[in-house]
This record gives sequence, structure tokens and C-alpha cells, in this order.
Amino acid sequence: MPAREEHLFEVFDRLIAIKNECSSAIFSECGLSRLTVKQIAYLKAIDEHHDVTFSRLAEITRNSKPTITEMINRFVRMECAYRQKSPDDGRIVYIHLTEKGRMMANAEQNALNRMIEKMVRALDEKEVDLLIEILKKVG
Amino acid sequence: MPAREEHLFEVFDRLIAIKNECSSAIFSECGLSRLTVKQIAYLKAIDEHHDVTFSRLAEITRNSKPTITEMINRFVRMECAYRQKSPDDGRIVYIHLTEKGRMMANAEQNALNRMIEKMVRALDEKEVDLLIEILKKVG
DNA sequence: TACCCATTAGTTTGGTTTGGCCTAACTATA
DNA sequence: TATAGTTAGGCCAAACCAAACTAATGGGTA
Repeated sequence: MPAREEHLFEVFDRLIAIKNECSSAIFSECGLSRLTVKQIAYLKAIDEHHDVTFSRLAEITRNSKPTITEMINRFVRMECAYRQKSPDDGRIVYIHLTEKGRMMANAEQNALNRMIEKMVRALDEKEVDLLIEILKKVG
Repeated sequence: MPAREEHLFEVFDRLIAIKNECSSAIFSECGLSRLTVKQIAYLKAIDEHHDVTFSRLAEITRNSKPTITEMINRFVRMECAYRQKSPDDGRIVYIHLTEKGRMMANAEQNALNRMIEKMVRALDEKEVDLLIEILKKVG
């Protein structure tokens, strides 16, 4: 590997390590270090689809309704979600995320935010602008 | 959030997305998209400790020996690891990773490498050097 | 030297818990 | 009667365990 790439690898490896530390911190602050990959995916699905019902979430995730009931019961126990009955139709129940649930659904974004804060503290404005300019060319 | 941080967030979010795509690609190239978080942690432990035995791995991961036997049997089925008897002491068996196993243990690093390659292709040498210089100040 | 026995390494057996999935049957509302 | 969600009961895989087992080693002693 050329030296330039090697150096780039090292600095990014360090950045990713910082982000991962932020990520772990967020999960353990919420006491939810043992969330599974699946559970996070469900939380994201709920977060993305506003006022989602059990039937709708079953459709979205391609699972049966009992599976959704079970999953939501788990989330309620974890204080990540709660039920809200529709005022118009007594059969319908909306699934909402709690503050904690939203935090978990967006844990990666939140960790990135924390990392960015650290970055901004370590750099001056000119450096940040330069960084943005260069990295824009990659995406 | 200040505009500067917002922009920084966007460019890094995009970079992380690229890295995650590389990550997924690596797992599916190996046909191991369903590896669990635990399994990856075990693979890393094996990769880090050279010529590790069952007893030693049980110590390192703080699990019983039957748990290790079970886990290694799974890895052998997945073609991630194999057993090698000690030539000196017939009771001792070393755990080794296959090429695939090493790839999985270092999937994150490999994904980062692929991302860096994409980056280097998109930037010129001066930009890369500048990037390294700025990011060094963060770590 | 040869045998026996305690020790060590790993495996097998049989068990638990948790997550994640299902169908079929149920309840309540529309 | 149709729809929304729940309950009951079941399945399988992952991840753990203790206890009992097998095989190899390495003394110690007859």
C-alpha cells in the first residue's frame, strides 16, 4: 500500500474509532448495549414511517402481525416505544418511539454528530471549510 | 446546528455510507451476511491471539470450554476456521482462521481500505496530503 | 523400566434463555 | 362480515452452562 494511502488509512481509522466510542457511549447511556441489529432496524423503520400501525409495520418489514406485537412489547419493556390508540378508529393502534427509542434509531447519526463536535473543537474555521471542500469531491 | 457543522456532517455521513456499502459487499462476497456481532468478536479474538487454544480462548472471552467448542464448530462449518493439532502435545489443538475467517475478522479495516481507494481515485495528491494534515489534528 | 494415577485439553451430553419467526384462533371495533 | 391487533402454542438458531466423558501427558513408585 502506498504511503499516502497508509496515512489516510491511519487518520480515518482513528476517526472511526472516535465515532465508535461515541456510539458505545450512546447505547450505554440509554442502558441498551444489548440491542440487536434486527431491533435497531425495526426502530429505524418505526422512526422513518410516521404514525405507523402494527399492520403497516408488518407490511414494511415483511413479517406477520404477531411478530410485530412481540417486537413492540419488547420495545415497550425497554422503554423505546409506546402504543397510541387512534381516536377515530378504535381498532387502530399507532406505534410511537420514546425519546430513548429515537435516540437508538438514530444512534449512528448521533454518534457522528458527537464526533463532528470533537472535530470542530480541534480545528479552526478555515480548516473545516477546506475539509468540507475536499471531501465533497469524494461523495 | 451551525451551518459549518451541518456541512461537515453531510460529507462524513456520505463517507460512512460508502464505507458501509464496502462492508456489506465484503460480507456478501464471502457469503456470510448473517454473521452475528458476537461471532465477529470471536473471530477478532482468534485473529489477535496467534496460535490460540480452546482453553486460552475460553479464558480470553470468559466463557466455558464447551461454548468455545460449539463456536469453533460453527466457524468450521462456515469455513472461517480450522483445527490444528499440536505436534508436541497431543492434547492441545490450535485454532486457526482461514483466508475467509481473516477477511471477516478484519472486515471493517478492509472496508475502510476500499473506501480509501475510492477517495484516492477522486482526489489529487495535494488534496490527499492536505486532508491528512488536517485530520491528524483531530486524532 | 514399566505401570498406574492424577492432571490437562478438548468433546459430548443435556440443559437453559433469548430472539425472531410462524399459523390458527381469539377479541374488539367498524 | 371485515379489519386490527392479541394470544396461544409452536419452531429453530445462537449463546451460554455444568457434569461427565475421552485421550494424552507426565510424574512417582514398585
